Amino acid sequence: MRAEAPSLTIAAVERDTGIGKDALRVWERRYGFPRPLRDAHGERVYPSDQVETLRLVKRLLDAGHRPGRLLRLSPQDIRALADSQAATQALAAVGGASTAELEPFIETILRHDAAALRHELGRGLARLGAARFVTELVAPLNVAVGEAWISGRVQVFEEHSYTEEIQVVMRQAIAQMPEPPATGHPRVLMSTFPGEAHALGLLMAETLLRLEACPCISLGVQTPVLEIVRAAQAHQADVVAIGLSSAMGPQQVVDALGDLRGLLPASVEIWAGGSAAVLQRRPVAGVRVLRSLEDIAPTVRAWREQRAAARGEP
Amino acid sequence: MRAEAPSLTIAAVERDTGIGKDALRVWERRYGFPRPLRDAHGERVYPSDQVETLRLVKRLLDAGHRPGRLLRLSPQDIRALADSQAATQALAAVGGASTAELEPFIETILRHDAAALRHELGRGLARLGAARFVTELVAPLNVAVGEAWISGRVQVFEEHSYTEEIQVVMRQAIAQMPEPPATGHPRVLMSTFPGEAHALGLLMAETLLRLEACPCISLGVQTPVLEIVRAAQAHQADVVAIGLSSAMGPQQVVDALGDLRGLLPASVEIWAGGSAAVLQRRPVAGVRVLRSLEDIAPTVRAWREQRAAARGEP
DNA sequence: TAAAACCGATTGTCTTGGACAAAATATGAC
DNA sequence: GTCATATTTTGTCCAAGACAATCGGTTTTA
Repeated sequence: MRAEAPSLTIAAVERDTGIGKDALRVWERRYGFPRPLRDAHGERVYPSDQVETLRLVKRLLDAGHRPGRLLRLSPQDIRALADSQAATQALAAVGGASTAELEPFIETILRHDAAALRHELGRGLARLGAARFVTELVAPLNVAVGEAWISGRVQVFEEHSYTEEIQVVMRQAIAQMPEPPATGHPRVLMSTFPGEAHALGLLMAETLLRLEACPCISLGVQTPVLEIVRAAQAHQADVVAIGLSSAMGPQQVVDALGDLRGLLPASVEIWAGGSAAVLQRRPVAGVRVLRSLEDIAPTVRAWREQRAAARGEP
Repeated sequence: MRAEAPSLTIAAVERDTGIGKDALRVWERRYGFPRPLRDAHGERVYPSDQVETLRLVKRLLDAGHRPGRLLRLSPQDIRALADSQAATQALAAVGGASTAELEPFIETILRHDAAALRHELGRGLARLGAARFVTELVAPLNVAVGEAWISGRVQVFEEHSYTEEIQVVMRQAIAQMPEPPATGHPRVLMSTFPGEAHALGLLMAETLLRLEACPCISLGVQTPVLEIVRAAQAHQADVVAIGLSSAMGPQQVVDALGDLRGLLPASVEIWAGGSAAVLQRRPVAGVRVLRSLEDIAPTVRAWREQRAAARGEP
């Protein structure tokens, strides 16, 4: 039985970390990190500990750090910075469940008892109702799990398993809702852009939209812009909701939203949600940014009032 | 309102088609296609019709065609080849529902009535039972939709929507099953490798495994090999089931499976399923290849017998 | 006749080093 | 403090070359 330390090619590192091949090479040239080994053909071979550090780096970059400073640090210092990062972010937690209330869930995750986690989440859903379940439990829990991952307390596979169970519970909640009425509420088409594989935010948004009695058509993740446009036309959508995260670069997000706005009729609104800090600084004309999940219900109500007013005096 | 023909950068084309930047550049150099325009800075700009053709090319490559021949053809000829491809594949359909029986579902997809599609699928589930629903309806329907996409009858967004509804129905079917017993059946850990985003196959396999009373722990898609190993240990898995498709290159599949086998204890079996034609030609030692969904039940039974025998005379 | 071994053509991905625009930050004026 | 203007930082692109892995067909062997 072999037990060699697993090493990755540059393509594998790109997939595992989300850092592009070009960036990996130019970092090596400029900052001296990462410093991969070379195989017999002179090709880069990344030891797993460097890949681990690169994953942390990616996370810290998303949190606002600069590559120049970060990559000149030693792996230990990066590790330390990640720890302190998690600590300061925990203090900044807003709304919903407190760290103490979330702790039991984290412990269940660490116990690797998927069934128990699903049951506890189901109890939370029954106790809070779908809306508060999403905004006050799932959302803070996502943040808490993300922090626990940064600090090394939760491993990647545990986060995967957690995400899966959350999805099961939320899909069940959605399935139990009555069919939305045919008219009077915006028909919402939902998806993410190519490169954005995060399905959880989409599902949370869908839950809240369905609670507002909106008919939702989800295309799942990673739909090309042109296909979103076609789908909006085919389903006669009033609103196109786009889920974002830091997986896509700022430029890509702005470009894609601009393209979408240009191709969609003006009568179709675009709502963008998720952790896309870019849109705060650089808004895209004709795109409504929903800063948090709590914005969904008021925005739907505003849409209804505006539509009613427009119908009253055309 | 702008209405310019949408054009994509090389990075966007890579994301939308799954063809690497390097391949796009080298195809241009060698075969003269694609032939992107250049923007003011000399950077490639791909018109949307070329991107459309590239999507077809990718699909045809996955079906076994060679780039050299394909890319020297005109876009019209590629289109024609795709049509004939779909026709010949339709004849080769095996088992399960016939083309005629699937036709109503395709028509519902084309009508963009997601609710009706869900209801029809739900009826199919109730009529056939979960096992036959998966093997005799969902699996052939996936093939049929794929063919309809190649021939241009079904669009990408329609395929997305279809996939989403299938998932909803199958997850509901799984949720309704009783909790599996604690012992006597293999504990199965399920996931795909990084780069493999196809979740449908995993869900079909999970349905059938749960019907065989196996406790399943799904990590969702795209789990790094090392994390799969850790998860297998944490959950005391007896079997690790890996979903594959043509999204990953043959070499990557073989490498990843080899690494996984080397890192996992010999007592943990690896079952690989999905459309991975490579493994027929180049088997990986210690990895059981499940050629089709029908293989799942017998394989589980074989595992139980082997385990029982081992316990009888250790 | 069929399987196995060979060989040449094909093909995706890696390499280096240079270039540059967009974003972030620092500097200076008011 | 606020705004406008430099200056650094940083990710992505380009070009051309190299090469190993794969594929298709041919020849040899059982």
